[in-house]
Amino acid sequence: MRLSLQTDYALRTLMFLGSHDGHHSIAEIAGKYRISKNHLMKVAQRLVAEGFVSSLRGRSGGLMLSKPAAAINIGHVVRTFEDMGAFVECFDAAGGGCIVTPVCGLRQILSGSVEAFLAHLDGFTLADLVGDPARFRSVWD
Amino acid sequence: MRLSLQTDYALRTLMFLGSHDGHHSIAEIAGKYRISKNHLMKVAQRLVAEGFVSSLRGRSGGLMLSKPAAAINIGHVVRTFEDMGAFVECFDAAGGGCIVTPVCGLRQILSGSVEAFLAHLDGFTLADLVGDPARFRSVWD
DNA sequence: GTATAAGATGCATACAATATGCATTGTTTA
DNA sequence: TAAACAATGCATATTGTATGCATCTTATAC
Repeated sequence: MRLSLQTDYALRTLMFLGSHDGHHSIAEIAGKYRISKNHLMKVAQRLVAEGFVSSLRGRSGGLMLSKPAAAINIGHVVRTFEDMGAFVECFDAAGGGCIVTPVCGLRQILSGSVEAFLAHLDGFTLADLVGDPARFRSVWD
Repeated sequence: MRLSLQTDYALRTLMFLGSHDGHHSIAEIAGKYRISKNHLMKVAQRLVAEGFVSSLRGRSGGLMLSKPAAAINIGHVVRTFEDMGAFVECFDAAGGGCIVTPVCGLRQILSGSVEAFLAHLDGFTLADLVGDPARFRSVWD
């Protein structure tokens, strides 16, 4: 069981933007974390589509948070990037192909577990991840 | 984020054994769920190694639970089959390669979430998954 | 007004984890 | 002693994810 790299990169991007004012290009952020720029571009687009981040095209463009860090909920971010509806076969709307689905208690119990996982994340915002912005930025000095 | 098929198969095997007395071969269980016998063999070996199930070789051999269903904890099974230590890069003992790890609140928060996930499962046993054994068995009638 | 720096998008490829298959060996009992 | 089973190791297929590349659109600096 793993968090996808996309979710990881999304959170890293938000933390970068949460600790740096103004616009910052995808290339810059990818360079700072030494991760793939191409991959980060797609993550950035989802962040924009979901309203976490706003982007500016053109020279001197880039990304910035579209709302305060304290208003970005971590549970919301993870729900956006992780497909929890496919956590196990029987979560599928059609019930999947497992023959015992109708009599099996697993679906409900796992569903409760996934909810507990997300509910915990719902208790935190981007501001909690970043802490003091100056201190966060300092790792690049 | 997905539960691995191995964990899924492990739980299905335990539920089958929890609702059927005596020994049952891997081939029979694989047939009942219409899943790969080869795959199930490896899952079965881990179930045996971990002490959930005992196996008997030879003619009229097979698998059976090594303890009552009510004594098999679901959290324990999931911990055995899922590698939670690799949930995200920074869970790695060495901290992984992410440059912000020392100042980033993510590790602790995700760690709490994973704990919440498992703690919920710790509240259930195989007996909860199976319910009434006769009813559970009935899907194959 | 044109060159440049940026994001947006779609397609192709590489990689790794997982799942599956196959062949062989060891073990028990009918 | 042959058949039915588990144990083990190795090979292959499949899939999801990650990565790369090419092209298009947009904005701004000069």
